[in-house]
Amino acid sequence: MSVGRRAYHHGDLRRAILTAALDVISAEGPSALSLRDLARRAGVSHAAPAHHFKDRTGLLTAIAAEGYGLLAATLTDAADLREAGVRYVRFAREHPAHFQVMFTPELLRENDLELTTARALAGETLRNAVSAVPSEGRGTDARLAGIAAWSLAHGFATLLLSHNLTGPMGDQDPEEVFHELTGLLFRSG
Amino acid sequence: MSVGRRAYHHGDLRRAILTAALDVISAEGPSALSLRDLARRAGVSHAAPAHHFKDRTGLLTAIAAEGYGLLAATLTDAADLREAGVRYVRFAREHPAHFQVMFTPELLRENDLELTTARALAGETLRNAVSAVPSEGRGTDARLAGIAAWSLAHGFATLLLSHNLTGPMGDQDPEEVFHELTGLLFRSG
DNA sequence: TCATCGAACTTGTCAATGACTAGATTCGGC
DNA sequence: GCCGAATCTAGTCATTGACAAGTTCGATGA
Repeated sequence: MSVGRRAYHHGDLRRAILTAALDVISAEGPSALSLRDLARRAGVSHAAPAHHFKDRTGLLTAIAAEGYGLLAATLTDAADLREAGVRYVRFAREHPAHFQVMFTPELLRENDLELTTARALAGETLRNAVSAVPSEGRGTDARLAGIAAWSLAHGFATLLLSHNLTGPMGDQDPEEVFHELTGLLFRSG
Repeated sequence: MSVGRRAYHHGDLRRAILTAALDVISAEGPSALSLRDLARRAGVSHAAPAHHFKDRTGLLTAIAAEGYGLLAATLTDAADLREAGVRYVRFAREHPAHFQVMFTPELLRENDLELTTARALAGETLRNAVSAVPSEGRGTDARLAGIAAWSLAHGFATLLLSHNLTGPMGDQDPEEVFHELTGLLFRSG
């Protein structure tokens, strides 16, 4: 199966479709996604993507599952909750398409096995990070601190991706700004 | 022009379409929105909505503009940044469709006049709230506190709407939980 | 009263899309 | 070199968004 052009078998059509889909989503959002357009980009027939992903929802579900896998890998062995937050924001910036799809449930097949397992894994790494609350003398509720940290990181990432922080932040490095934010949340006072 | 059924003129088709659209978006997200479906629900021809909103993007832009107007009204004369945050979360829960569309820029006509003016107004009320940082002795950067508060509120609201907090929160009242979160961010320590 | 003009709505049409079916080609194991 | 299964193609149908042209209504003014 030479990789040369115009083979009947693409070689790695699944990956090619996924990559093209991520490009489109990053640039124009999930609503601009068209299976036929992706097929054209990959140089295959209009029904070829369906073989790998079943339908549009299947493609988006695969993207979300992949995203949760990537997020879990990103979050493993983060030193503490604060660093986990920084990594969370970095993940959103480096994988904006995954991030956006992961948190748009109405686009996904929620009972998909790959999705649920990947999400469960990511949730576990997230919980591990929460259990390692940064040093602060007082007994803050760990559960509450976890929700706070997740909300702060998720909100910051979301506002960043929707271009709502370019005004107030100017040209500062987002990760640096976010690190300062965690300082407000986790100060030892 | 009696309101009786089957008049040639609907009476308030624009509002009817908007309301139906908000229903659909709340239940199935913006991607499930179909102009023809909205027309059917309103009992008018398939091209009637276009007369009021030009196209799908126009409808969504109108929803976003209305959302910014509602948000501005919600945020005016909030006592301090903390209360503004609580109101922000409440707005997201009471107007989930507006909220979702407002922060999905790729669905909107960004240069639309109504949208930009409504957004500017909401931004101003938001800035007013930020300038009223709750009492905390130390000189925290107001700009940073504003970003933190917005991120926290926006993240909490987003995770809430995407059903990602039902696990950790149980059946607690979301607003109460969020109020506790602001306590972590704005403590006087 | 009535002509008129614009707004609101309808009807018809076209290209594009998602989903489905049946069939062709190729790969890998034996 | 044979065969089953995976991969991809080709064709079709219902639905949709967008557009064009025509119809109905109602408010305004003479």
